[in-house]
Formats: sequence, C-alpha cells, structure tokens
Amino acid sequence: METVQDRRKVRRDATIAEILGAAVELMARDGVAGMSLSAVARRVGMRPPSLYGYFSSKNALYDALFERGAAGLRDAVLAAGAKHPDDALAALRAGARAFVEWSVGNPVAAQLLNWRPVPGFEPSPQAFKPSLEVVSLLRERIQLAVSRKQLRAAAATEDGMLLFTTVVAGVVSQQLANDPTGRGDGRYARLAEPAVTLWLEHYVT
Amino acid sequence: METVQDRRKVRRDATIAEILGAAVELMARDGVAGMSLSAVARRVGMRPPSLYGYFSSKNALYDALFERGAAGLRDAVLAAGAKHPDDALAALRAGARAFVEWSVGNPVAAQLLNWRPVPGFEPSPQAFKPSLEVVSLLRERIQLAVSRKQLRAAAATEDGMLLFTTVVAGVVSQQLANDPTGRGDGRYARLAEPAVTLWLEHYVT
DNA sequence: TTGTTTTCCTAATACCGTTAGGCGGATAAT
DNA sequence: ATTATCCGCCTAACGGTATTAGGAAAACAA
Repeated sequence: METVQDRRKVRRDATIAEILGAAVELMARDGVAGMSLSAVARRVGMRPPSLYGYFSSKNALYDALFERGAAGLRDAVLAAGAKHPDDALAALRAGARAFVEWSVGNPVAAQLLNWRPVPGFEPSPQAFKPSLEVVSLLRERIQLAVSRKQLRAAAATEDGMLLFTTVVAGVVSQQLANDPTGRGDGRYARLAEPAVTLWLEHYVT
Repeated sequence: METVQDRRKVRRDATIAEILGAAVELMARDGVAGMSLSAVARRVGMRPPSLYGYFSSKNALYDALFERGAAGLRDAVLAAGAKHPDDALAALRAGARAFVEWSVGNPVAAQLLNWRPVPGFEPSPQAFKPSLEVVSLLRERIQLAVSRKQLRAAAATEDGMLLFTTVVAGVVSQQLANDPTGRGDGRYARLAEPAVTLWLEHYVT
C-alpha cells in the first residue's frame, strides 16, 4: 500500500522530470516561446494529449519551470552569500555574481524569470514566491550592511534597492539578448563584478 | 504616369502603415509574439493571405517594425544629445534619459529591440543598422568627453561602453518586465537618471 | 477474479502561418 | 475604344498548433 503508492509517485515524478527536461532542451533550441507540446511529446515518446495528464496546460508547464528556476536561483544566491557571514558587502558581491552565473548557466529559466517571453503566461503566486525571497534576501543584506556602517542609509531606500536589482538585471538581460544559448564567451556576464562595483561605490561609506 | 504611379505608391504606403499600426496595437494587447496575422487582417479588413502582398512573411513584418523602431530610437537619442553641443556629459545624460523615455512610450518596439521576444526572428542587417548607429553615437560622445577631460580614459574602453549600455538597458528591461503596457507610474523609468549617475561617478574625472 | 485507478490513446475542434491559383477592376498600350 | 497587363484581394488547401472528449488497456486493489 505504502510502497506501491510510492512506486507510482516515483514513476510519475520521473515522468514529470523527463517532460520538463525535454521542454527545457527544446526551449534552448527553438526559443522559450517556440517550444511546442507536440515536440515535447515526440521527445518523450507520447502523443500531445497525454501530456495533459501531467500538466493541465502549456502555461502550467511554464509555471513549473518558473518555480523550479526561481527556487534554484534563490538557492544559488543564498549559498553564495552564506560564504561571507561576517562581511555584508562581500555577501552582496557574491550574491550578485552568483545571480549572473546561474542565469548564464540556465538561460531558459533566466529568460522566464527576467523577461516576459511567453504571451499570456504569468507566473502563479506560488511559482513567484522564491523570486520574492530573493528580493527579501537582498533587502536584509543591504540593511545589515547599513547597520554595520558599511553602506550609507540611502542604500536601503526603495530606490537604492531598485537600482541594485536594475544593475544586476541589466547584465543578465544583455547577456541573454546577445548570447541566448549561454555557450558564448561570457562577454556580458563578466560585467557582473564591475556593475556591482558601480553601485557599491555610490553607496559605500 | 508619374502622378498615377505616385498615387498608387501613396495608397500602398498608407496600407502598409495601417497594417503596421494594427500589428503594434495587437502586440500591445496580446504580447509581441502573441500577435497573429489573422487578427491583423481582421483589423484592417482583409483576409490573412492578402497581407502577403505587403509583407513576405510574419517575420518580415517584425523586421519592418524593428527597423522603424530602431530609427525612431536613434533619432530620439540624437535629438536629446544635440541640445547639449558643448557639454558631452550632459549629452550623455540626456541621451540615456531619451533612450528610456522613448522605450517607455514605445514598449512594443522596445521589447523587439532589447529582448528576443519572437522565436525564430532575427533582424536583418538593414533593420539593425540604426541600432549600431546608436552605439557609434555613444562611443563618439564618450570619446569626446574623454578628450575634454570630463571622463577618465577608462570610460572609452570596451568595458566602459558595455557598462553604460548595460546600465541603461537594465532600466529599460526592468520597466518592460514589470510594466509592459508602459501606462504605469514609471516606477522603473525614473531610475534612468540615478542609474546613469552611477556610471558617471565612476568614470568622471 | 472483480472492480478501480492510472496511463495513454484516437478523434475532433478551432485556431495558426503560408502557398497556390483565380477573379475583377484599375491602369497602360494599341 | 478595345485589348493587354498588372495590382489587390479573394477562396481553397496544407501542415502545424493547443486543447477537449471519450475510450482502451494496463496496473493495481479488493
């Protein structure tokens, strides 16, 4: 009873993972919005309608990818900052670099998170939650740096935070637009460090 | 002969403009990649195949919009900078602000220019040319500021220029992603000025 | 062995972009 | 004025898409 249910769930989860993997591959090849359920079905050896047993619509599939992507990005930023528990500025730097590097390594998810590539698709609140957590994390770290007098108080204002996210998002956006496959030379991704420096120089005490 | 040919050309150009206008309206409503030739045809009172008398494909329509958008953006940046013939820094600031304001006012074209919203579409060299001219213009203005000792020499390096475009593109990208209709409060667009300030502070002498 | 649930299927609907080919009217040539 | 040419738009058709409806077969539970 227990083990059988588990076996079924394992199999089902494996199928879901297979579908998502195929979808990501095809989105990397044909563009995020260019992915078709028919192509996904072909790749996993099914007919298109059978996919509806796993996702209630094409947008639901995008939503699952959005959620997994947002969680992965959040974890990457979290882990990078955790390496500098006693230096808030270093944590900010490392977090921004991790943000960009993760985006380069996961260009499909990064497009989904940073742009609006799919007409009609908007992430569900649940899928969006990890993205909000990244913002919260950023806010905490900036406030910590301010309280430790490493940054001016202006850094923790709404505009200060928006500027930080804007600068980092700018690097990612340029990278995705000019090297969408992520297999390039990182001509834009290497700007992460100097871009954050611009922001830090303005707000550092 | 002359006048008749002209009459025909005028009528044809008017039809082309009507088609492009309808396409932009529908892209604003349904997303850039969500525009359908059927809907465009309905709006201009034709059947879908008739559009092929004016554009050889859907991507050709995107290409025309890209070209017109790039030219409009270039002209806006050009005009804004021309108001400050004797102050290269002010010209840079005004150009960046014009870039962002034009993008907010033309969100559809801005998405086409800054992102890759349409799978399979890449602008033709002809359509891309005005975009290259914006880059050239930026390079000239930065070099002018450097030669006048208003900016450090590092501003005119490849990285310095990429950082400038990245910062400005970041503002536009955030604006488009968070307020795609462009009818919002300009929460992100107002960051244009402080964002450019970050860059200027770093490179100013 | 019977009943239930899960998984996948085929068939069908309503769209889409695009091509082929034709019809009628406006223009040009005689 | 009549004929020929061209232009603008049409219908029909092809292969593709997302999605729904409903059924068959297999895996599981009783």
